[in-house]
Amino acid sequence: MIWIEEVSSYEGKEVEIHGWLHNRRSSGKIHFLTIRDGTGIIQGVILRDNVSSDTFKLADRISQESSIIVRGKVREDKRAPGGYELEINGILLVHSAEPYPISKKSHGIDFLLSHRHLWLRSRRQYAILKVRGEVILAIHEFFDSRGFTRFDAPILTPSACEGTTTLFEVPYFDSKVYLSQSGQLYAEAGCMALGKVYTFGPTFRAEKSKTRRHLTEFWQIEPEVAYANLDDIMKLAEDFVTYIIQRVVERRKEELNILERDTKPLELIKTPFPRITYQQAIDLLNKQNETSKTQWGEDFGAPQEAYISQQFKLPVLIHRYPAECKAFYMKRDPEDSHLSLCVDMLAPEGYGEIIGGSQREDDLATLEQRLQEFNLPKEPHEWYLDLRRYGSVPHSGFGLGLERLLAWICKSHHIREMIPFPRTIDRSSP
RNA sequence: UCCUCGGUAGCUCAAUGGCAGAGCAGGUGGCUGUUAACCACAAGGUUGAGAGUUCGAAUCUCUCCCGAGGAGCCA
Repeated sequence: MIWIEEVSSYEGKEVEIHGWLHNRRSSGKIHFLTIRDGTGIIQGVILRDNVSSDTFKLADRISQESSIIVRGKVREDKRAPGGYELEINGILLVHSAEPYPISKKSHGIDFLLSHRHLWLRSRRQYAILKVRGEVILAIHEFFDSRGFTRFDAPILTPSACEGTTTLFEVPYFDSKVYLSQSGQLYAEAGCMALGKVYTFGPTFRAEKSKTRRHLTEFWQIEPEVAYANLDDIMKLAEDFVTYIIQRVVERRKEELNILERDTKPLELIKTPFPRITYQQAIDLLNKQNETSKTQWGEDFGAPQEAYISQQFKLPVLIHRYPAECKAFYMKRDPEDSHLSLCVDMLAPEGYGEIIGGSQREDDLATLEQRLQEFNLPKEPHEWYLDLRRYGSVPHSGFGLGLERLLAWICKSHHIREMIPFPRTIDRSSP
């Protein structure tokens, strides 16, 4: 038994392939069975004169997505998609599939999402999941090669990190807890113990967002580095993204090709990325649109982000936003206390924000004051304040949204294709 | 939460006030190189639900349900 991805090294040899029937075309005295096994697709050819009449009849009866084991000789043939085909001489029907709901013709998104468990078998979804797997591997290898330790933050948390409106509440014996919306505060505790850590896990936000960029359950990667400042973390972020993109372009050519992703814009990605301040971003926006000026102090919306990112071929880093529109834990710029030492990375090609990060406030008194200003309760944050009581150091980190990064890499129009089972505001099944 | 669009055969859609239709899937038959193969035949309907207007409603009105796109917010 071999995997389809290996066929090229078995030319002329008799092999057995275990898979599913992807498609069938028949022509009286010849049948073409397209077989997939999760590693690739191969066309099988059955000639009436080469097999028993029972096998020939069976081949014409197998329904789409039936599981089959086929035996035959591998042959190079230009007429076959993929360049190789299998001259089948035996078929074992493992399970005869009921009429398959996903047809060869197009489907609406509602139908596809309701059949996500089957939709995953299609060519495009296969390619996306292969790219997702590659990106995940690249992330672990990047951090491992730099001496980071993977640090798992809890998913059930006692309180909001940044606010209470967007949390999923879960009963917890006689009290309640919330699904984590970020592992960051815990990563900060981790970096004080291990120096360099990163979290990698699902996070949850009950935002009532209905856009192509939002999921209620999504995966975040959040590195946190002790003694790092904003510049250090910006450098880390651009090295990180560059490493991932180069890895995918190098190792997942075939999948990007299936996705019809033009890889040229990805091949351009290398450090350093352009860096502009929030103020420079405002100037850029207002130069372009004199009539509806963006006021200083506003956070950028989707159209503004899209405009800025379209001005650059590389991801762009926007740093030092007004403190009033940013989170309580961000350190203020010592040179201008109205600004936060924070950074957002916008992906090119109009994809918008993929990373948000900052230098963290490391002074106890200042942090206590921020909690008050943001109307956050002190008691659940006591452990977090402890980090500033016992050997506080400057430290910084960022969070990357895995699915948003993938949407850009795959140039997908919607983030929901980037995760096996997407969760959105009005869909939590299958 | 707000704005916009939509819901007709298993799927994708057509029919704009006058006989509810096509392609694909599924069924039957044919075809020796197909590439979402093709050809023929048969089958397939509570037009999202309820109410109203009308001689007559898939089509117009109202309410509700469901979905999609966008905004705000965010990764």
